[in-house]
Amino acid sequence: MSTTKLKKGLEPIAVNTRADMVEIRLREYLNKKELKTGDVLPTEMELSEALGVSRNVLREALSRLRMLGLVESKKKRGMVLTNPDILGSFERVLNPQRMDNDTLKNLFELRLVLELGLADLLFVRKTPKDIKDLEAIVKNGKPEDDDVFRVSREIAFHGKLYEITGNDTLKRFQIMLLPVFDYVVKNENRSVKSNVTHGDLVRILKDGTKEEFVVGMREHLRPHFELLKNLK
Amino acid sequence: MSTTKLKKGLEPIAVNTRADMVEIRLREYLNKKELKTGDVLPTEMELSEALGVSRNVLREALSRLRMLGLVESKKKRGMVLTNPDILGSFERVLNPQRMDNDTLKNLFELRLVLELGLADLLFVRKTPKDIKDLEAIVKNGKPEDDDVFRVSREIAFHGKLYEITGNDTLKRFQIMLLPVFDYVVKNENRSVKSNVTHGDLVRILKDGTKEEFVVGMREHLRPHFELLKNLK
DNA sequence: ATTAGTACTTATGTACTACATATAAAAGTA
DNA sequence: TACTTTTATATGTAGTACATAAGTACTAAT
Repeated sequence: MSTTKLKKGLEPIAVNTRADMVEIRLREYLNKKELKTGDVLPTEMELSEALGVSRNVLREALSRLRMLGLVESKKKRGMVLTNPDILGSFERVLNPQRMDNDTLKNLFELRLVLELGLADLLFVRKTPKDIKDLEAIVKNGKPEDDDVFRVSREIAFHGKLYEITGNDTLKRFQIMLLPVFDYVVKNENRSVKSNVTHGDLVRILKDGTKEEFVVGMREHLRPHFELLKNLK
Repeated sequence: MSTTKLKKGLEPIAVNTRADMVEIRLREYLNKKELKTGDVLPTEMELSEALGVSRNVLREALSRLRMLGLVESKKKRGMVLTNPDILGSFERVLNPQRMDNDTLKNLFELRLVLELGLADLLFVRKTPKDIKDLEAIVKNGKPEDDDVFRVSREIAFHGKLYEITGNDTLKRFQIMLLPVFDYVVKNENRSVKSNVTHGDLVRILKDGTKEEFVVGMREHLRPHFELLKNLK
């Protein structure tokens, strides 16, 4: 009898390499409260000796931390603790082609959730200029636009919304999610049409209320939510 | 005359190390459409020769990709293309102590946006058992609870909300944001009290509408939004 | 013939050495 | 004191050597 069935669900024990362990130890070390941005760390030789590994292994671990932006290293000076760019590593990994369907769906959904949650920030932060910008984006579009144009207008409009929030992290985050969105929407069922256009949303943002905006946005995004159902 | 003034705003040219460049080249290579998960990559020797760098440098770059979960490497077999864990790298970097105030504020805000946007998913996905779970969490709490207890109840309640969405990515994301939230809330002005309790939210979720829920959640989160204003 | 066991091969993992390179810090100079 | 030169040092890169695990092929046994 084959034992394959018994093996199901039994992952092989993850044998961590030294680089993995050193990375963990270093991260723990860097997270110490006493340390602050700009502090100089021990040299590679000192660290590798302290940890009992070759400089080689240590450098592999350091290379990871450098990529994450946790440390920078200057010649002669040594290594310095830095503020990481929290979205940088995210960016490196966000390739829709490499994602399983569940993750893809989850991220798509995440963006919809964000969009619905924006209302409050928008109404607090919007300025007359923002409204004008949005109106310009909307006016540019004509019904006879082809797909490429339609998509770029879509991106411009929603991108501008995130910009209004004044939250750079949020905006960068949504930009990173665009490929995911794009990837999913390609299979979209065009027959499902929303009754709320970008123009309608701008009007609500200008003269309406938060509550109306949420309802409008929900309706505007309905085709996407429909798409989500089909993905399940 | 000193030249420091002239140098202001002139960042030093980022001299990328070979490991940096190899990392980029490898990522480009891995993102090729033809490649699919499970494909075996060339050996380290082949890659280092093809790129014209030492195996050492190549391994530093590979070490980064391994950390990101883009590749795995097995002895003898070689390296294999894998599906990255998109949030894994995020986790490594999310230490509130190392964030500048703006980022901190942005992430705090991001979570509030998420929370407000949850309503739709919640009303689509909620089950009677979910409601019961929430009620249990609420019932456990007593007004005389100390801070630690209050916080853990807070986490349990909002965590459960994310769980109801059935979106694992979303849930993990919010868990990762907890330290940020915690860090910021410590300075919170307790005098600002919300009129909507967890209990109220559960009741709305059970018998109310999406719209009511959003309004309720907004009021529930009001102390946090107030806090945000003070941070600016 | 299938299975079990063995030796062999190979790609990754780790260590060590050597030298290039940039640069902070010290020493020297006007 | 201000400027230049030298020196020392930490990182960056290359190369060699060997350990270790794991496919592969071959052999022996039931």
